[in-house]
Amino acid sequence: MADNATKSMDDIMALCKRRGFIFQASEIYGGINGFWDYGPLGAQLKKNLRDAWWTDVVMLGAGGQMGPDGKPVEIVPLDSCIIQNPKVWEASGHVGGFNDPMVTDKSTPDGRRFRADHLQGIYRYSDPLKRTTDTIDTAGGEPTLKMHSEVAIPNATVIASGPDEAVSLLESDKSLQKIVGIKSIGKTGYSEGYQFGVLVMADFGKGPEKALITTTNLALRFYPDLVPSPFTGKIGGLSEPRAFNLMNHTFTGAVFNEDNKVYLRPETAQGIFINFKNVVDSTRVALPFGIAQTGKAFRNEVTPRNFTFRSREFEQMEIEFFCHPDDSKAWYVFWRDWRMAWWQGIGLEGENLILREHDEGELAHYAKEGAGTSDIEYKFPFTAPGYGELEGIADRTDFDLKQHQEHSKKKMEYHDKTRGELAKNGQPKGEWYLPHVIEPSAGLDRGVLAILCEAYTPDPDRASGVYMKFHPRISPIKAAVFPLVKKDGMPEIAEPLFAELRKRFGHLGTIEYDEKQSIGKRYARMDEAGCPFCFTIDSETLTDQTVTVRDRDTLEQSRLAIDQVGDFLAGKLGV
RNA sequence: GCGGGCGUAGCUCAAUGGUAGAGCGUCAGCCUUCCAAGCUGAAUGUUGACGGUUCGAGUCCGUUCGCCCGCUCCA
Repeated sequence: MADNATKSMDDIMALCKRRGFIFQASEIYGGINGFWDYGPLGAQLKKNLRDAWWTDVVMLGAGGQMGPDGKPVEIVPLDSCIIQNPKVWEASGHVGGFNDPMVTDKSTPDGRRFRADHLQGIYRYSDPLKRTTDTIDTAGGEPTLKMHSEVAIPNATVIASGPDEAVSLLESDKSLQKIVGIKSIGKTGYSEGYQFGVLVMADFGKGPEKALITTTNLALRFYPDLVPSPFTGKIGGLSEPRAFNLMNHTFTGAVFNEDNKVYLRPETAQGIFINFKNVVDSTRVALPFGIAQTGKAFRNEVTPRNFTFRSREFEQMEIEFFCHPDDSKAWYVFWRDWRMAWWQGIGLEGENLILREHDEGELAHYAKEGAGTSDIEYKFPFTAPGYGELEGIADRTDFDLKQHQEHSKKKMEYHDKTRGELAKNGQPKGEWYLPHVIEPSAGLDRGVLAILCEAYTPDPDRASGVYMKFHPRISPIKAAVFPLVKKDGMPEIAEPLFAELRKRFGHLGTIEYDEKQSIGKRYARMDEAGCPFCFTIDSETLTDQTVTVRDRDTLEQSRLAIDQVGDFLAGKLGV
């Protein structure tokens, strides 16, 4: 397996366009940032990957293996709408959470930006710099003015998701200490009742002194020009926090007004949660079970980048697996390990794929402390030597069902008839509870991109200079049939073979037929398209009814009876 | 949004302010007996768009659109 760090993303993108895998959306109008169209080969490749997921996840139930409870895994499908009632996104936290206010730092040469709520301030006790201001309290609904609140201005700042992370960053990074202007730092053993901050002993140059590390929300909001930059330490470069709406919206109905504003879903997951009761009531499913769906989702990414990796329109393949809270750990481990094995099984078996358990501190808003979260990550050429996420497996606990229960006022609890005290007749009385959810959430476009990158194999020894080493199950073209030359009765034998293969395997992918130009040129084209097998009718076929099988990866040629070609291909495709 | 780079044929690139070209690819015909062979021919451009300077603009100036890279992000 070639190291992806040596592969050129530009070359891969060029091949994708040249061979019809992926095109820039709206290309004839100059394109549109963050949107990509799939060409003939790409669309088939994407469908094959989606179908493989659907077959293995839904129809076979986690590939047909037993779950941690020793029973077959039950998954039912769903297809929910892209547009839902806007209240769905209020309940899920997306309307709030996806409007992250950002701050631009003009003291950096490139005008760096960061999330306002990720700026941690370091406040010296000996040197309190406070400004009096009026703040607006909107907590009670009607805005009320709170007079003369004091806003503390931090002496230094650092970017971290919380005070604890800020401390560990500062402890370990000497260059960061220099920017911030601290010679040493260490946590103190006591808290003095600060809930949202961490007390430290920090040396600003006059020996260790007491300081507090906490968020800078108010200071940034009212006095951004007094807050030191986390990148340069300079004062005066920070902008006010500004909201960037990461959800796309449109309007339903004939009138375009605020009342008719609706959102394009930023994830498919919520469509599953809001249909949880419907599925339970209409389908004879019992916990533990999962609901799965694939579909488009939309995010107004600030800067789409890296080909299709971060797009504004993308497709997800998500499972929400519901189980009893006591069983969530076991199911989390089960899904995490099986999903990793699945990606390996469709062609990402090399070292470019890793399973990474999240550190504490980078948990998503829905994931609880201590609950499992991990990523299946792929080393893309543009992330190498780092990795980019393909799929996230998260224990979402009962967060989502609870949110929807609160916002919708509809009971989301599940009645588990296998639990509870025993009644007089010896049967359990049943137990009501909110299930916990394990979510394996994969990016289909990212999967396609990873497969493209993995398959891309430069080979200076062959005519095309490169070939696409797709797993036969995923490959958009399954086989090609060639008459060696367009005469001597070879086309007359090749055409029926082509028809036979197409009838038998056409539902899985393309079967090619080509009799034009030299055989070498046809092989070279199939290499770039990633066709795993070529069957060539030659002069020997005329006498002994065997054909040449040309293997894409090994370039080996072997002979096979023409009436065995179908079974040979079936074996290779695993069908 | 800020900063930087770039827009000529499907691709890679030429063209001193003076008739828009080449190679590759694609297609057709001939030929070809296993890895982009050869021969003959064909199609393909409002030089991203709009405006200005000029006798004349792919080239100079302005505006605009789009793409790429960095910051941000996490399917």
